[in-house]
Amino acid sequence: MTEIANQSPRKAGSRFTATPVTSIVGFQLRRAQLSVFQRFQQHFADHDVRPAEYSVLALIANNPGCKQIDIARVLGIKRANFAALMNRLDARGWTERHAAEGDKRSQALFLTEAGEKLMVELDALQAEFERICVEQLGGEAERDTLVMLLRRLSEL
Amino acid sequence: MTEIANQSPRKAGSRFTATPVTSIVGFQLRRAQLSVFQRFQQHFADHDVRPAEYSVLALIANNPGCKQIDIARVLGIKRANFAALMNRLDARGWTERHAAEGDKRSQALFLTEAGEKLMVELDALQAEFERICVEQLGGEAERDTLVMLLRRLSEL
DNA sequence: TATTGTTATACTCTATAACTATA
DNA sequence: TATAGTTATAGAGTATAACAATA
Repeated sequence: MTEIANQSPRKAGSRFTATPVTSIVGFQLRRAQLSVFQRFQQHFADHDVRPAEYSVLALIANNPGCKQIDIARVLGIKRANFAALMNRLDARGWTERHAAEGDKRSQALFLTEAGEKLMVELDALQAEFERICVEQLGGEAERDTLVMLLRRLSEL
Repeated sequence: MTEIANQSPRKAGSRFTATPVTSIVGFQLRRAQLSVFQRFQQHFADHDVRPAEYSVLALIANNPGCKQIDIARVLGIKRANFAALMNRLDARGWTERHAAEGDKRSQALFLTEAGEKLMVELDALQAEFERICVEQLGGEAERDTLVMLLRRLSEL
């Protein structure tokens, strides 16, 4: 039986078989995620913005005045860790926390003017990065298929 | 224009839009990876074996006598961190490091008898876990499609 | 000189507990 | 009593530098 070519084909003279691991869905999932996130970081290196930070900024931009807990829940970040993340965004002058109107326990999140300006650049970078990913996948149809399959895996 | 239903449909009365983030490939990739790895850990909870540890054990089982650097490279783990991982496998009595024949710098890795017995169970658990993932994806064809697309993203 | 394995170390991400102030 | 935010802390995972032994 002929061995199917894959990421680690058994070359003549090679005595190491990685196939039992490289054929596992979870393994490929992790490799792809690492690869995409690493390239995201490179793509956003000039602004030193990480994936989670961009997500938070984008959610504030689209939901000005929203509460920390709203964003934390969507992104799967714990309240406790989200506070530190927001501190860094505040410290760089991109976001502000104001006292919320109705519920004095929660903070209303907003972008500063600097934050708004930054987001014009970041959104352009993100659009470009997404284009690169779609290109790598082979087209829009492949992207849609991938996202559909990933969502099936995310559902508990 | 009607908003397409997605993971966070805009409900009547809801004022939070997650769509700008949830439509990003990298975001779905991360969510799916976290979901699959969390369920892997639950699935292997009785043996307290993590994904990386199972991968290492499976590679040793399929390549008895291989070097640490071989496995570390395939899994994308640094030499420095791989040493600690092997220490834990050794400490649990599942693996052994012997002096390699040709090259005295490297260690030849083997499963112990206990390790061999363990792998019978772990391989069964892994086969079952993979079946669950395939079922979740909708079938073998969908799994193959997913793996193909993930490999495209992993290629530099 | 280069490579294998190791230790030490630091940084990020994640998880829990405990506190405060509000509801 | 429950929730929003915060702090402190601990555990993983990952990164680099430096070293010993060997090639």
